[in-house]
Amino acid sequence: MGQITDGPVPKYRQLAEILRARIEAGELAPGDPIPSETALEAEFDLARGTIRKAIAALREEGVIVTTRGKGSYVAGA
Amino acid sequence: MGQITDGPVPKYRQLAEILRARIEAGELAPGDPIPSETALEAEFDLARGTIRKAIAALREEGVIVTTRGKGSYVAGA
DNA sequence: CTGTATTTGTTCGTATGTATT
DNA sequence: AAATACATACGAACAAATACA
Repeated sequence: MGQITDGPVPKYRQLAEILRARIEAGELAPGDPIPSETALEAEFDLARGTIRKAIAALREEGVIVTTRGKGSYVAGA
Repeated sequence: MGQITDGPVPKYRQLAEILRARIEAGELAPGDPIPSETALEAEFDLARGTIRKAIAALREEGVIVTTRGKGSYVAGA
């Protein structure tokens, strides 16, 4: 489940890959909300900064869009 | 400009001198905020730890005051 | 309309590991 | 061996935008 492991691959990269996989698998469709930072903290037992780094990476790739006070959403809606 | 160079003088000392110079020149007046650690990272292309070491030196000299969650400010406001 | 709660944004504090000098 | 420097990661406080009762 929360398959983030210690090792050579940074946790924030692992999380970014997991989220991307969920999107590419269609689990999260365009326009759908990404779980909040707090929810992801709980699900993966990671610090908020680590969560935010993963989300920032996906945002820079154009995979998601983030709005302050609202949340992040799968791009392409 | 105030460029950090590789050499015998540690980068954190070079940065501390640059910041002190800005303050003594009046570029940064008492009460003014010092650029954030993130901003200084970008400006000088240094790791955060190096930035913090420079700031810590100025703080110990009483040149600046730092508050968590807010930032560092030129002392003497 | 008025607060309160949620959510993202930004900042500093601390610790660990690795590599280089 | 020791100091320097980078990257990663967790924690905490402060701030602002949005949502909601």
